[in-house]
Amino acid sequence: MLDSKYIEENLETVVKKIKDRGAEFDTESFKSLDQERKRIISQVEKLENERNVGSKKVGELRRDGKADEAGELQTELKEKSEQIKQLSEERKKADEDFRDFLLTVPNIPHDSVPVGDSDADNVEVKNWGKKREFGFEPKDHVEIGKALDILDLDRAAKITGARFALYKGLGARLERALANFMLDLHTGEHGYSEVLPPFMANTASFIGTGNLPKFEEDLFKIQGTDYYLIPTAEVPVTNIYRDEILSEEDLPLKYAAYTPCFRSEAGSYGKDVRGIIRQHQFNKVELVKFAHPDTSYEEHESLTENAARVLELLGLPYRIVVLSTGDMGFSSAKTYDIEVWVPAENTYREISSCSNFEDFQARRASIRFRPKGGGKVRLVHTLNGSGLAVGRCVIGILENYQEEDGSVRIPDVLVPYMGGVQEITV
RNA sequence: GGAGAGGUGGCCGAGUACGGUCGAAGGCGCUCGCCUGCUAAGCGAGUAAAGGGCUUAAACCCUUUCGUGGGUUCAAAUCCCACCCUCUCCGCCA
Repeated sequence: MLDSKYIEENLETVVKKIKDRGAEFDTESFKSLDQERKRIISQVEKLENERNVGSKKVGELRRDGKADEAGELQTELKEKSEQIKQLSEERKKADEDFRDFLLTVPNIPHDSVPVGDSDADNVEVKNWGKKREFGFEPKDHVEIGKALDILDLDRAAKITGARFALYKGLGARLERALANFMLDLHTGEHGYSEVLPPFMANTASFIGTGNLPKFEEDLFKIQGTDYYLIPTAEVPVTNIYRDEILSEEDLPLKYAAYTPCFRSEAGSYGKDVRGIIRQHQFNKVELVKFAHPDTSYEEHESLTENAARVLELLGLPYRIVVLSTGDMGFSSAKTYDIEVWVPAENTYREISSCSNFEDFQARRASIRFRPKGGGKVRLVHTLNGSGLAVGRCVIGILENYQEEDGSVRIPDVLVPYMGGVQEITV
């Protein structure tokens, strides 16, 4: 959520920046909702003040034994109270309308973000690793997984439905090994604290991160409750500090969480239907930071590096792109996507999305800190990124490390996590 | 699921029997000053947030907020109702 005062004072910038994102900022609605709200507020508050002054007087009169006068005044105030009650309803409505409006306005892109319409305008900022020259036609992860009997999508479909996976044997082990490896790396070398949050969160939490009210169709809701399955650990972890005031010296706070993620993938019918690229349920290690506003962009760079480090240690070629204004997520001010090389598709595939939300989420979730020398509390900046999506890492390993005989070599760093297994063979 | 206790400021914690003088004692923490060879201790002062008005800005004024939402009342932290959460005991359970 943007600061309404900031919008008011920088209307032109806001309109332009939102337009860069391919959305539209409705200036007229903003102005009329804001004015209507302010008009009612001053009206109500004037009446409330009169009532409060009067009530105090009643108390004094009664104490002085002037019951008659007090009674008269009470009758008068009763009427005023009725008015207040009515106007308060209007005020509530006006406040809600205004907030609802603000909640649907996306974040403003950072100045360093390339302006563009779509992913075609994203800009590559880094390219790492050497793509392997296969002396044979590389198979895709579905074929490899099936041949090695480590991935069974048909039976997963029987158990649940499309877009679910059943990992078996060393496949299941590989998933677990990757998760453990990533967590150890981020907690041991990158300074993140491990957390294991709930896999469901309530409406307030989802509003805090910006997933609600706009994107409910992307979520799985638990019937009969106020809970949704999390589509990413970003939701529960960012909300750890919702409605709290932190100390400046505690910043930045860095968390790593390994959780399953659940996404309805509404609107992606027919897209990425093959394999485990796009699933209703997948596992992910998520990195989340609560940063000081002055240093959040440095934290953004280091978070992205921390995530990319996983791929470097795994020896998987990747590139990093800055998302253009037209391709960014709703809450983000700047996003880097890390994309892993997928040989069978002869393309790069997103494996991590690292964003700085600045104070957009913090304002919604009311996450603040108290400056060291005293003074007004300020909103923190929140950041997060996958570090990494485990299932897509499996794809990367299976496809990049496959041999002509159908076996798959295990990257050295994972071997200890695989109980010494160095390759998966038929 | 059953019975009971409780949710108050950055934190701890009084206040709720008799509604008004309670944005709320006291303590801790923090900030500033004094004091001390340094540190600690001590002394003094200050220290909630959000919104609105006014303003270049600040000061200032007003409103709201004592788990959440309703209700009673001229007036609610305090009375009534519903819900949420925490703790203790019982039952059930991985």
